[in-house]
This record gives sequence, C-alpha cells and structure tokens, in this order.
Amino acid sequence: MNGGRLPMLLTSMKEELNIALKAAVQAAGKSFEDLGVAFERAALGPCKSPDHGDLATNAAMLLAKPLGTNPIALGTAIAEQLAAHPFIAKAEAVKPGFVNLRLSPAAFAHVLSYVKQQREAYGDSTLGQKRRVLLEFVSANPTGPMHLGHCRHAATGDSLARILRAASYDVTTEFYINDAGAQIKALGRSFRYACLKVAGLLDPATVQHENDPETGRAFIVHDGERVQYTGDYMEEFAREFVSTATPDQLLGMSPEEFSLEARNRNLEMIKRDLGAMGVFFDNYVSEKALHENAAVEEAMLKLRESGRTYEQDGAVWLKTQDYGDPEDRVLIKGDGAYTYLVPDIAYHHDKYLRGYDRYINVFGADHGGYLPRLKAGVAALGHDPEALTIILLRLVFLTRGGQRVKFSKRAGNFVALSDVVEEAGPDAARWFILCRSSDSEFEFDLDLAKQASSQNPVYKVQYAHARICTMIDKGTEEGFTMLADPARVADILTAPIERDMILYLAQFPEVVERSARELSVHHIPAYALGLADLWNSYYSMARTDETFRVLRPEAKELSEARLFLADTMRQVLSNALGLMGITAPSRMTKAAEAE
RNA sequence: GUUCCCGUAGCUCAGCGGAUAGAGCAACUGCCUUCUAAGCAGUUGGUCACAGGUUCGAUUCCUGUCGGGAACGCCA
Repeated sequence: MNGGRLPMLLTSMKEELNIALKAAVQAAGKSFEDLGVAFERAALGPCKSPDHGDLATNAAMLLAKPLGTNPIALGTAIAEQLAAHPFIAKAEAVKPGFVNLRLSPAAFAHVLSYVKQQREAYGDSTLGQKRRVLLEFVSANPTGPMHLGHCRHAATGDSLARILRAASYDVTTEFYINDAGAQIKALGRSFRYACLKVAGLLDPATVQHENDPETGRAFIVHDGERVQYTGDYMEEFAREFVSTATPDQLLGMSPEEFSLEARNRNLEMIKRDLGAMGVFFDNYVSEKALHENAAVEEAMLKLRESGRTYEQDGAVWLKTQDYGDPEDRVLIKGDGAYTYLVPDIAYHHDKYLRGYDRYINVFGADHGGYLPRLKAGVAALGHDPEALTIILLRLVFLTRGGQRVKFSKRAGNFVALSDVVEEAGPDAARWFILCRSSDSEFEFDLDLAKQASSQNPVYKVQYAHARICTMIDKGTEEGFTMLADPARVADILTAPIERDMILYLAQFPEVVERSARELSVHHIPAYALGLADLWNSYYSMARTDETFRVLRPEAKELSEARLFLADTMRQVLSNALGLMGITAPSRMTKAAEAE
C-alpha cells in the first residue's frame, strides 16, 4: 500500500479519464482551444442505475462533435484506454454516448483502505492550500436575545468553518460586536430604567406611557427618552446587577457605565446561547474598540486620501457605483456624523490589515446590497475587493402545529434562538437548518424537529451510527476480529448493496470539496442521510435473509470482512456529522430518549 | 418602477447540462423468539409555474410572461 500518497478513487479515475481524453484529442489532431468548454464540462460520476455500471462519463458526447467523430466511436476509444487501468474491470460505450465503467475489486479495496487509513481525516482535501480565511458570522447586536435567524447563521457559519477546515483552509471565526452608536446608548437608557425600577428608585414623575402612532404598541418614556429594550432579559440583568450595587452607586452611574454593563451582560447571554448549540468563536471584535483606538478615524482619513470620495450637498460620499452599487453612498452626513458605513469599512480595513487570503461574511439576505459598498470601501483603502465574499441567508419561519409562530415568551416579538435550541435540542436544530440551501427561505417545523422518533431524519443518521458502534462492540465480545487486509475484504464483500456502500463512501471527499467550493452546507446532510439509509437497509436485510447478518460464527471470515465495512461506514457517518457539528452517539436507547 | 432570490409530489425541501426527477413529513400495506423497529420493504402521489430559445440532450443555461419574497435612506 502506498498509503496516503495514493489519490482518492474518484480523483484517480478522473485523472485517468483526462489522460484518455488527451490521447483522443491528440489522435484527432486537435488542440484544447478547439474544444473550448466542452473539455471542461466532461464529468465522471456515479451511475444512476446500477444496470449501467459503477461510474459513467459523458465526455464522448461532449467532445465527439468538436473532434469530428461520433460519440460511440470516441466513447469506444476512451473505453479501451480506461479498461487498461487496474481499477477498471470493464469499460464500454453505450447508446447516446455514455462510457460506463465497472470497477475492479482493487478499486473497492482502495476505497476501504483509504477510509481506514485516513480515519477522521477522510473527506479532507487540499482545495484550500492552507490559505487563511476570516469567517465572520452571527455578529448579533448586543442589545437583546438572539432570534431564530441567528440560529441559522450560527449553525451555517459554524458548519462552514468545519467544512473549510476539512478543505485545508486555515479558518478563523469572528463575531463583530456592534457596541457603539445610538443603539448602545438606547440600551444603556433601558438598562438604567430597569435597574432603577427593580431597585425601587424610580421616580414616577419621570415615567410616561405612550403609544406608537404607527404600530399602536405601548412604550415607556423615562427622563424624556423612549425605553427601547424592555424584554424579560432586561429585568433579569437588572436584578442581577442591582443585587451587587448600592442605591448610591446606581444613582451615581453615568449613561456610559450603564451601557457598558448592559452590553457585557448581553454579550455573555449571547455566548451562553451560542455555547448551548456548540458554537464558539475564535475572535470577538468590538466596534467600540475600533473607535477608541482611532481605527475608524484613520480609515476615514485614508478614504478621503484615496480620491474615491467627494463632497456634495454638504455630505461626503464614497464612489460605490464603481462596484455595482446603483448609487453612491454617504460616509459623512450633513450634520458631520459618520454613517454606519464608516465603522463597517474600518472594521474590514482592520480585517485586511490582519492579513488573510479570503474574507467571508455570512449576512442576512436583507443585507444583499452591502457587497458593493464594502468592496468599494476596501478597494479605496488599497485592498483586493475580490477577496471578500458575502453569503446571504434568507429568513426562517418557525412552525408549530402547522402554524407560523412569530413570538416567543422569552424574547417577546420574535422567536428566540434559545427556545428553539432548548426544545429541539442542538443536534436537531442544526440538522434542519443545514438541510436547506442558503438562498431558500424555509419553515422550521418545531414539532418535527423535537420528535425523538422515527419521523426525524437526524435521529435516523445518528441511529445508524449507534447501531454500528454497538455491533462492533458485540463482535469484539464474541471474539470476532476485524480483517486487516482491505483487498481481502473487497474480495469477500461482493453483494450489490455492499458494493453500493463502498461506492457511496468513495463519494464523500467530493461532497465535502464541493461544499467548500460552493460555500454551501446542505450537501452534507443529504449525503449523510443517504449513507444512513444504505446501512439501515443492509442491516435490515438480515431479517429476511439470515446470510446477511454481520456477526455469524459459522462464517467467521465473512463476518470479519463485514465488520471492516461497518467500521468504515461508522467512520464516514461520524465525519459527516462532525462537519455539521452534530454528535455521533455510540448508543441510542428509547429509554434515554424518554427522560 | 429598478435589481436580486424563489416557483419541483398534499406539506417542507434537494437536485455541479445527462440515462426512468429524489428525500423527509403526511396517507396506505406488510415486517420485532434474531447484530437496537429512533429501523426496513412496498403502495399512492409530478404539465419540474408558463412560453420561446441554445444544445445530440434542458428541472438545470439564455430571453420573456405570470406568481411569491427581499433590497433599493444623509436609519443601523
């Protein structure tokens, strides 16, 4: 065995196909330029129908015309070339022009050997070439609890980080704290009001009750300013804080001190909620700090020096139209104050100064217009705007009993992340979020997610993993020893479903690489479910056909070969779940679920 | 009005130009003295919104129409 130096099966087969195609191109006396995109689009993948073979390529159909031949003739030539490879047992060109490949036992042995050798690293690729990526996500305002949307952002961002790391990117995750500006002042006022109220220090004369003329909602005015943040969490913060402070201290605190105190408590709450779903960040970057160390001022100066700004109507504008913005944006308002754009550009300037190769932001779809502004900003500061990518996530709706839920007890006028994670559990919450592609709006069915039952796909996948674990344990107890030689395993395991499993295992690295390339997470759960289905089907075949039992004392070597396959299935299930941040339990019992 | 996203089974959603369009849920029929039934096997269910175009081949790419959502502030 050459060990890790051997390429993965599909990679290896694609290289082989390329060699065959190049030979065909040369034989026809053509150049690759003549072929254009046809050559690039030639693909090799698993067959949909097992009757056709294990793998198939469409290359002959794409290239026949530019090469001046017909697909069957070209396909036959390609097939002949491929048939010589030790991984190929049979290659033939068929009707429309597909070349169908049947893999040899050596190919199956290779897959098994590779999984076994790579273990936790199976699925990893070299796509990222160790390039450094700064991945920013969630960045929830520290003014209240996180909502269902943040749950999507957290699960997606965290999983993306795992996928990119598997693809050899050097990923740093970052949470940007919007702890400056008007909303933090409002937070401080709300917190001060809550503290005085809890401490019994509130002067009734300073409080008015009013109604919003537009929404009709009631709100409180304290000391002439609207109290904006009034959820249960605010009272909890206040109770905690008041218990540690004297009335004199409370009354003597500045607005800034109240703001800071509330911001800190809020951030702790955010970290706690994220922690409950297993999401942790490498960095937390404070907007306030960017102001305090003059990074914002400095960025503004540089923007002006760049020549990419101009003054008009008493304001300072940035030429964002150069990057696809429908109109230019204001940096400094008529009243001299910065718009939100300046600190945001300063923050990205700071990111670039820290020296990464790529900057990926996960934003809500309502921030779709952001990209041109940020690109224009970083470009004006001398950075490469193409290194910045924004992934937009669309809205999530929570449904319960078939009805959309808009409010939660904890958060008031929206559904709290913590409620969803508590009710569904972190694994199911992540699963249902990751299943969906980022640009689709979707309904999170809480009834389904919280069902610890057969109806829930996430448990199906975990169940398959747990079943294998207990089976391997049992095999060990009964004196079975996993075979050591993958070639022998491949020789023994020739049942169609066993071949299907091995072929499916071979596809995992491609799925992960594709996810990393597209920055889309939803391929992973789809793959994992397919893998679990295969194992569960296989497992159940023993009910109707005794010879499909894995552990059969009367067929020791067969059993030990099947244990090998079981272990590779377990490994890949575990790796796939790992990329989603979902646990891979080694045991699942109904009793445990009923607690 | 302009730009972007979406339109696929009763519901929620996958589907990197390829062969007979898939999964989960819901409905129906079977299967636990056996390595975990949180499982398996099967049935029902589709004008891939519509119309053109490109292609050997279109659910996929292009154009248009219709329908749904979002963004279009000197708000953040």
